[in-house]
Amino acid sequence: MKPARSRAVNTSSVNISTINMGTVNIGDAAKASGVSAKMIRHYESIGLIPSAGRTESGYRTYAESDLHRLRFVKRARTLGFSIKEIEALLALWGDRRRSSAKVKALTQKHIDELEGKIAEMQAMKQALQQLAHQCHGDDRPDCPILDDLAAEPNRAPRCH
Amino acid sequence: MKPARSRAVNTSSVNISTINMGTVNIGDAAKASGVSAKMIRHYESIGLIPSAGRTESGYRTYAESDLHRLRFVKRARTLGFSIKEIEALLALWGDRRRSSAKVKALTQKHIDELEGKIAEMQAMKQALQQLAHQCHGDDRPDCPILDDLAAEPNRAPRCH
DNA sequence: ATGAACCTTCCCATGATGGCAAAGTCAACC
DNA sequence: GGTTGACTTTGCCATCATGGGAAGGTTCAT
Repeated sequence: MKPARSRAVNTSSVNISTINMGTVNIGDAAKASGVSAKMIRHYESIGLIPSAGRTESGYRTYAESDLHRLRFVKRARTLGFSIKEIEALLALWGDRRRSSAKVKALTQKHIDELEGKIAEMQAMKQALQQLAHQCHGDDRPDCPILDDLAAEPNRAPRCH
Repeated sequence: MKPARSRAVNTSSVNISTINMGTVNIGDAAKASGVSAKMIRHYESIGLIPSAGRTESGYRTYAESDLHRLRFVKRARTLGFSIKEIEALLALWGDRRRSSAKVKALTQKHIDELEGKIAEMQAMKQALQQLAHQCHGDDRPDCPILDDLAAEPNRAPRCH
């Protein structure tokens, strides 16, 4: 594709062809939202965000409302929500008749999942610390850590 | 392939062709180790475990030492070690001249990684609980959770 | 006009696991 | 001997969120 020129305007210069005031390219959208350009394209491809506008030469353009949505997604990812969950959150965000109960329930479910994972990892950490504590950590080959890994599951008590 | 018969023996019947006493098929190895047949094949394909023996008809066979190694891998996965790390642990396990210091260091590094992830998830959980607490969770559309997600990063204080 | 710094699409990789399909094998039973 | 069911084999595709890179087009400033 190589049609006429018409660039996303972020300066004060006016463009006649389209009223793309204040729209930016994907790189600036990435900087402004904290979502990488790569991921913005990805989110668009899986339908998490609507297809971006395009300049006549094919460059994606982002308006302030698009940046707002991207920031929303970024923040939700930072809080650990999955893409599926964010999809639901975005729908609720855009729904003026939503009930906050739905949002809260979704959030609580996510909190529960986090708690499950945290507990799991803490159990791992606990067991490992126990083992590391028992290990001399010197030049000798004796190693309770390897002994534990190599232990028959039945015989040796794995209950730390 | 369809050569002569010769099966992995797990009963008391004797097989003349090869001395495969006590060797089992992949399904039994899976049951005995807790590693799925699928993953056993996968571990073999990426070189984590040596290629299993084969019957004349191509079935993989596992001796007690193989099961031992599989149990080692399973236990290490349960403790959250990555495949790369388990590779190193297996090497140390098989090295009589090893120093326990290396094992301990590897373990400590893993503990540190776990701690990092746990802290990260706890921060998420904390923030989410804060927000969920502020949310009515009723039929009204007012929702501090969505408000937070939609907030401009600069203005609203994200410091919970 | 040239070059830097963008942008586009497309393909591949990660890590650990699961699923499915088509085909071959084994043991047991009638 | 034939059938049946429970195994096994390989291979390809999917997940989830992200990054890397190639090959080529665009924009803009020097």
